[in-house]
Amino acid sequence: MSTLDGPEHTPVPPPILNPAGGANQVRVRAYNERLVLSLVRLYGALSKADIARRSGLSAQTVSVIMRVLEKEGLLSRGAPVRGRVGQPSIPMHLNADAVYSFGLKMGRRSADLVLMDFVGRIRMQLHRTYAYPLPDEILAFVTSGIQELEDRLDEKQRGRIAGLGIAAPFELWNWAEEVGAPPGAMEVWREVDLQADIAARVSHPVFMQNDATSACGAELVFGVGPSYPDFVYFFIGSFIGGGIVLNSAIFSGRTGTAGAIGPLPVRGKNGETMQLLEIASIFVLENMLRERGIDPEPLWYSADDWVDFGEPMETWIQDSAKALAQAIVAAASIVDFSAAVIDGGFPHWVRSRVVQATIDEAAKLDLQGVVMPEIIEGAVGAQARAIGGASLPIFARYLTDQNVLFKEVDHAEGT
Amino acid sequence: MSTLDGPEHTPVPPPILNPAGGANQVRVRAYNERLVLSLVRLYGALSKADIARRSGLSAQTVSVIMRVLEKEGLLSRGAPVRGRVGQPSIPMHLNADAVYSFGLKMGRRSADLVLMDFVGRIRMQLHRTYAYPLPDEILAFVTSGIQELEDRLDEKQRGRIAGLGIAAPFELWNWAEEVGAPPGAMEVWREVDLQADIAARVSHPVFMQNDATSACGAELVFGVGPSYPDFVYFFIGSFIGGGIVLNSAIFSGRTGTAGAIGPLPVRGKNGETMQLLEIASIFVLENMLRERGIDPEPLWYSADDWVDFGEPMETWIQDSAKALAQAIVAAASIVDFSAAVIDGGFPHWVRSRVVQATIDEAAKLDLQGVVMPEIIEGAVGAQARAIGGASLPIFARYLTDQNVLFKEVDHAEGT
DNA sequence: CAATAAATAAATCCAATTGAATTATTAATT
DNA sequence: AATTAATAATTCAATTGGATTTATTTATTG
Repeated sequence: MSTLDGPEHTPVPPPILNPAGGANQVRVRAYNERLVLSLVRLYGALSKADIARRSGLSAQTVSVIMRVLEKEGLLSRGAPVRGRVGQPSIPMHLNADAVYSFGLKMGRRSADLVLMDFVGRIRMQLHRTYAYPLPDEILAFVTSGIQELEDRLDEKQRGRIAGLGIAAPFELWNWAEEVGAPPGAMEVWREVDLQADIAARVSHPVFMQNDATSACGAELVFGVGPSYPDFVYFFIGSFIGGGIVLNSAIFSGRTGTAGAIGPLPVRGKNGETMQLLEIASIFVLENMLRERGIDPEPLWYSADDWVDFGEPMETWIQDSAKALAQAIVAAASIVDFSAAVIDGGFPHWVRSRVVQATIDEAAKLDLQGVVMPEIIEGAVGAQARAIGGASLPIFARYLTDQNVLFKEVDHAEGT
Repeated sequence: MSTLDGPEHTPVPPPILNPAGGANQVRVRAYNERLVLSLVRLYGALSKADIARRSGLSAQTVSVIMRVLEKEGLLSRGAPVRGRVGQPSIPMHLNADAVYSFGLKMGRRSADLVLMDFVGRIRMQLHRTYAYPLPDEILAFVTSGIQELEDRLDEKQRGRIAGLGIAAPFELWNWAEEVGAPPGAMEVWREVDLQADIAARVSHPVFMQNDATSACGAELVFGVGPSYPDFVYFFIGSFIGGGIVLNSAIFSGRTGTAGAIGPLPVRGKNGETMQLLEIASIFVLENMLRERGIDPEPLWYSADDWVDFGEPMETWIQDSAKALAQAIVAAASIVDFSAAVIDGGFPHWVRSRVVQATIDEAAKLDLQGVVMPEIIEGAVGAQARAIGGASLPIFARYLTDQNVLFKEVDHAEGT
């Protein structure tokens, strides 16, 4: 047998990957415990026998693991389910009060600090608006806010705080003037390592993730995620951002901003090429309102303070929908997403109208050969970014969204 | 503590995912064995101590595993490395002759059958061209071809064949006339299950994957993959197709054709919207040649039979580069790929010119805010699809490209 | 000869499995 | 209504088997 031809072997370049580590018993147990918790979370409540069936583990193994988790207070037993032959099954569910987690959403016009419980419910929250964010003010807001919220907890509850997850935009210094910050005011952010600065002032582990990616993560875990294994996600905040879910896991990419989507080129209403964020962002609506002499401040107080702003809002929704439809077609041409999810920092009724308008606009485009995703509303809502942030510490420690054995548990807290 | 607000919990829809199974010792060993083999493959050669360091497993565990793999003939020992303090280390490398695998590339104008060894070298190959593919002829080509190649192997070698991997286009009935098939001739393919039909005639496990995805997989494993954790891949065959690599793993998506890329809308040279495949496909060049009275047949014999076709080829390269540049920008807006890899069923010098032209065209586009990938040539070449096909059986059985514990080992052979 | 590192041998550890037993139900039969 | 069979959830005890730990051997440099 002789070599006729081979692949053109460029001499193997030094691999940049440090592939995952090997498996051993300790890691296997840790993995199986996370798997059990994740299954319980996904299904709401499951008996030991259910978990055994769904995980492929033996009933005995599941029994042992779940007894430990129950003893640790992470799981609690529900009412026995009767009505079927055999011993009644005891559904186990997550103990909502087993773990708490702080989530900080830092935006260009407002910040939110929330305390979330183990099942994703917001238990307390603080809100602050500003013309533009400055590091010192943000730091003060977080430290005093955490202090304030912790004071409302008892000793035992404080001990159950898993950490703080920050959801913040990257490159705040870009587009600063467009949102009304004085020239140069946002340059300070170039030098700031928000995660490190906060970690130095807070006694909990601190995690950080792009704000739109965080919102996408919240949608994956608490929203439509269980129904769609992959989707492209749009979150319309003061700036539009997005995220990508593949195989039921967030894909954040090399630079941590996969699915940033903002700079995607789309055709504007006069046929000129524009970036998506120049059209489908709330700051655009804000400017439109201001131009027409309407006070835009209510946009930032709370999503529920929005009123129907009439014509300018109508125009903004139509323009945004046109741009979003193009973005969705472009995304669908690259990856065969099953859904395109749209959410934002606005009330439900605005979201509904944006989605419906986008569906209508998409139908007008040339879709030949494109596998179009379902265009749907997000199920989480305006607080998605804070919720996504708050879920970072919980996932890092207790849950797994992928069947991956080692996610380099220690890296998560790093960058 | 009272609930202020929660995520808007739509009642959890029945999850469609059957999350991965739990871990146990048997699976752990299987995983660790694959991990060891994959590390050896990635780095070319590694000592037991190296593997222990890189995998995080204990030296003893690695020692045991690697002795088994050596005994099974999958690994062989290289020359001891001296020059450093301590016992010299013995680099272990894959035994090229330990495993063989057939790869079938079935295209619209030609088919290739290759026998690949364990380190990705083509050891034998057969080639056939046709005006258009028909099931019976393909079946005959595969069965007689496998027979012919196996006859050249001795008994022992025949026993080491891992299987047959098929790389074929999906939906052959589309665009049939454009490539010169008589109307309706390709309709038979709607009813054909090529994988099943071949499996019924061949005594090896049979795997199948989209042809462009396969080429992408070959690039991941044997080409630039080790240097780029994620890239978008274009393979210019009679039709252009593509693939996507994320986190050093092929992402094939819901429909198995993520990164199909062909239907991506681009602006044609007259400003009209066209699909990428209508521009950057070899059949377009073929038609251009025919229109000018040039015999296009050499395009299909072998990549090395191409001659410089002059003006029409020049035009085709320019047009294709323009379209590819647009496609790359669109892809980069969705995912922050580190590279865009271009390869095709043509000789190196054509590839170089296409890539250089694409780089030039990309520079002319509006790239503000887009994280542009490096645009590079594929390192595998014209046989990428067959090589990618042939690697399917090997990966299914011996290797792992992801740190995923269970890939449902038995499903691979199914669909 | 000391130091260092690779490789191996033997003993130990520990999580998952297996098989049997227990418990709590419903369904069928008397 | 009482009894018995069937079914299913759960747990106990013993076993299995792969990874780790500890100690030892081997081969090299300085």
